[in-house]
Amino acid sequence: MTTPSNPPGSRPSIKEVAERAGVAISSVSRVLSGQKDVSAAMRDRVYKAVKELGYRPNVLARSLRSQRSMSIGFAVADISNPIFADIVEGAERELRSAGYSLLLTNSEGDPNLDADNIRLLEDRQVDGLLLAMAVENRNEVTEVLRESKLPMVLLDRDTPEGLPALSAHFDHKVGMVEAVTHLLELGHRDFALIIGGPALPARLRRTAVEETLWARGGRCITVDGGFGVEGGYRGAKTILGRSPLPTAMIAAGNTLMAGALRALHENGIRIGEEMSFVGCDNVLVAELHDPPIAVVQRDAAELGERAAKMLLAALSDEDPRAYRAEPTVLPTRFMPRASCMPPRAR
Amino acid sequence: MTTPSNPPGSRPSIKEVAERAGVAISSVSRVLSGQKDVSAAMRDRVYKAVKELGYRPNVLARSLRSQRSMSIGFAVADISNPIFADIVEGAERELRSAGYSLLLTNSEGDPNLDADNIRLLEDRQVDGLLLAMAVENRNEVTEVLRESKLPMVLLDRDTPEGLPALSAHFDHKVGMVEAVTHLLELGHRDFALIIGGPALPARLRRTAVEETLWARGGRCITVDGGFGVEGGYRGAKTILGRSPLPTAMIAAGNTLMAGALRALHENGIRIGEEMSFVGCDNVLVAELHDPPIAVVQRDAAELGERAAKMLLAALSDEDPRAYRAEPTVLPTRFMPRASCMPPRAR
DNA sequence: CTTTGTCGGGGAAACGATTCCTCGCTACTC
DNA sequence: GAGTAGCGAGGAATCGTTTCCCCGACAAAG
Repeated sequence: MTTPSNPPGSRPSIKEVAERAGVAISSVSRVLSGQKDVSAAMRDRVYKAVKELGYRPNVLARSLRSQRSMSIGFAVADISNPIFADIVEGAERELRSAGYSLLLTNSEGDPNLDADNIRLLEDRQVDGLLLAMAVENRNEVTEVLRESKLPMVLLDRDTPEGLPALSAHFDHKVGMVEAVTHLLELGHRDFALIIGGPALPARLRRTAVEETLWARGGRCITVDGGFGVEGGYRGAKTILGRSPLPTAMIAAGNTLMAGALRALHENGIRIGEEMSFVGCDNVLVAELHDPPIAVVQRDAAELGERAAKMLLAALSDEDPRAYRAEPTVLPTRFMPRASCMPPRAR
Repeated sequence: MTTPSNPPGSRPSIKEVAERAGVAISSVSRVLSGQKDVSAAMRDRVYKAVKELGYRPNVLARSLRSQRSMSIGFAVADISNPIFADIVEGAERELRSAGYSLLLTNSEGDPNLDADNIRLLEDRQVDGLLLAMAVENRNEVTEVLRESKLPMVLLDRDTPEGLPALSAHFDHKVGMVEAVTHLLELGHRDFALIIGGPALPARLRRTAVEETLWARGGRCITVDGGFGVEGGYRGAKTILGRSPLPTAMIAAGNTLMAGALRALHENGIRIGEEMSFVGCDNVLVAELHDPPIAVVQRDAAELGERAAKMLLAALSDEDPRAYRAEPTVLPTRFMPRASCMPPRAR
């Protein structure tokens, strides 16, 4: 009789394991949580019963009692950004190897949903938060986070005043400076920069471009057309309405890049020849473009992994919210490609 | 004194709400679950206390007792496929509006991880499963699913023999037939088809292409280079090694398309002129390509939404696993673009 | 006036684990 | 040989809910 006896339909509980092994419930628990102070005989009997019944502990009950769910909440604003998949993979791999699993939520860019999602994760008793979303100084998201006692890591975003959150982000400046320098050396002086919103990456990229040009004698018009592919399209269209046209265009984000490319195509601009172009992130769109698009690239999986590591460190700490670490900063790198050529090369 | 009294650091529990409202715990529960048989006075007192304490129920405890977690597990093999983000958005939207939330896992294409992830979701007591992964007749994933008593929906995958799972998938045939017909009308007779693996979409696409050509007098070499961008690259390279070259190439998947395009670029093939090309899914890579790539497209968000709907219907059923519905089948559509031209148009 | 039925609400037993407390037993030390 | 330390194991409280059962009060019916 290897069939579970008591409740026919459902999964066996620790109680049935205990009965079958002829020991106390508490002993089963002790064996399974790998504590010392259990005899070899006990251990064997319990494992045998576990195997025979196919017992698997109920995570909910365990979490309820122990106040640790061994799960991490990852709240994302825009799951359709391709960079995001890499971040998640990196984070998930790291967390899994530490025995944690990931609960993922997506808000489609709606801050109210972001706040709801964070609450939802808290209600599910996650042990920590990874956050890839807009966290401004005065919005509902920040309020929710302030009330939270969970350790959290902000990914590539600003840390609002006084919010005890860890931070992992890229040094968007270095790659962008390389890109601008490259364009300057090719002979460009008239630049256009497309950014989207006031978030950390946009800001870092903007100051990198503008300060470099300021120091080295270039001109730059900066356009904020809003987020995403649409924002990039609008931004590029605005720039293309100007006369004379700049000779180099930089899109400060991979979705902005996609939208800008759409606008350039629509206007029949020959990239490289009529206008040099630099985008962000080594996504397929950039690589397969004709000509290939020069980009400022970064290792997103690494960011996810490092963020997860920081969170795990905070979790192992006595008082997680007291844990303060320096922000993790990862480099970015410019990758020149045929989309950058000397101006008026035609 | 609006501060929670009993345990200083942690969240207030239903017990404290009951104390503050001066009622029994069970009454609070009744009010909060919106049952009848509660007086208006009772209701007001409870809501007042809830608001004052900022009480939010503990989802774990609720699930433990009620045996329903109000969450759905979504196990995905490859989160980096761009089509996937759309599916998730569709499903999440639908589930959220029904009060369910989503637990997402990713396996990076590793079937063992898939099996682990499904077990993990079960251990977290999800109420149902959405599955976007390889579920073959004889692998560990299928074993795990067979043992499961949860209602489940397979997305765009075959249902293994005797597995009581619901199914939602695309009619990949219709779009593919349109594409082949279009190419035939342009004058193409020599086709190459790149597929990846034996899964449902690949198989439907393959038979659609081959049967159409068979009936209308075209030739086709089919190459399976494996999954993903790499698979597409290998497949295309194999085809490009042949002589004479086919005049039309079809990539049966969006990642296969990306890899094939990379190979074509590398070999300096002028798409449209030297070789016509059809890909899958209206992703940015296809749209922004020069020339734009004709694709067989589909509404992935709709698939997610419909799959979620099926699952919700099964959940509301008496005996979920007894619930049998016809598979949901969504259409695909061919979108002609400049990557398709008459052969030897040069 | 008593009986019966309904409605609102309290008490307590689950749910499935962890964890603290206790206790018997063996073995060691003086 | 008695006291004590330590180990292994059982019992029971607990985590925060839901839900079943029951009871008191009040109204309607006899």
